[in-house]
Amino acid sequence: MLPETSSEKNCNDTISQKGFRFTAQRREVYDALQMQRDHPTAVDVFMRVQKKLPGISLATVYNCLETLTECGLVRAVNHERQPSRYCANLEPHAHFFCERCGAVHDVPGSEQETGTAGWQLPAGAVVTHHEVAFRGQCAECAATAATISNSSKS
Amino acid sequence: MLPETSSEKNCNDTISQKGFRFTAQRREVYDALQMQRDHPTAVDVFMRVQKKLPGISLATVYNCLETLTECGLVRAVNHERQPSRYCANLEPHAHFFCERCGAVHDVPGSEQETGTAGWQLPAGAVVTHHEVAFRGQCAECAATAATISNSSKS
DNA sequence: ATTATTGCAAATGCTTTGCATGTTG
DNA sequence: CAACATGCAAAGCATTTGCAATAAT
Repeated sequence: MLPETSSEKNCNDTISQKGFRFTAQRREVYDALQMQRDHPTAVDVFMRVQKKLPGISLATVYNCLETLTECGLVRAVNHERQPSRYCANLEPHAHFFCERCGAVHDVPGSEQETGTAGWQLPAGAVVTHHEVAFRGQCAECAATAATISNSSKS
Repeated sequence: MLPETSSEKNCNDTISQKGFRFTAQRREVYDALQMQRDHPTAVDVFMRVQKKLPGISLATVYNCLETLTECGLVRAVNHERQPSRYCANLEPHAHFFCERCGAVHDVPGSEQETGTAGWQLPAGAVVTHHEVAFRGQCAECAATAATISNSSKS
């Protein structure tokens, strides 16, 4: 049994357990996220899935993404009112957002587990989720910015 | 010189430095955020400012909020595609979002300064911002939920 | 057969924008 | 007076929804 097949088997089971069906559209949406882990937007996913299912609609992609998120197979990643990005990495991790090119990168971290330690949370609050985001410039964009800044200095 | 006046003086200076004018609308929007620090939405601010400036428009409130944010006098706080909330607390802090009642609370934390330590950020990335968010139920909502859960058990 | 899902188009909700009018320095 | 800000209405954009047609159990 190939890894891809076992991943889909697992996916099918999870979806079925919630009373949903593992349709072709949902499979392709899920596969697109599994295959290219660059945190695509719904429109990105739509364009990628169209290659396999030319008839799929954007609304269906949105619906599939919501279903997969509800099943816990996928995470929606939001940043500053920009279009939601989607992520098939279920390991706890933070995100880095490049403010120049818009790229989103996973940020693994040991402190993720530290959870609420060190934070003065409101008394009696029950925390169920914890999100950490970094913003700045990715290596490529920082390099470009430095080049521009140097050339303007000369 | 009263604290409120000095705060407004400082605000005026900051806005002027950026080439903007400290108009009545901007003052009232800023004051609304200073006075009631419950992280109101733009519409909340609109309704509060209307009491002082009945003629103000929602678009102007949005514009004022953007200007104040750009001047660094106010922070926009976003969570999961919900309407932006605004915050006049400039101290570094995280936010707690109640998923039941929608309340947003400031979360001071010593770890804020720890910054990127412990995180495996992409090589070469330059981090300029760091945001931490907690989601869950506030004390009131957690209590309500417990009551409901208890009553249904009996 | 029954129930879920799709695809389309229209609607929604938050936010932004164009432009004429009004205000400020 | 010249530049900026306001108020209004209209547009924009991401996302959701209603509904008839289709597909899966």
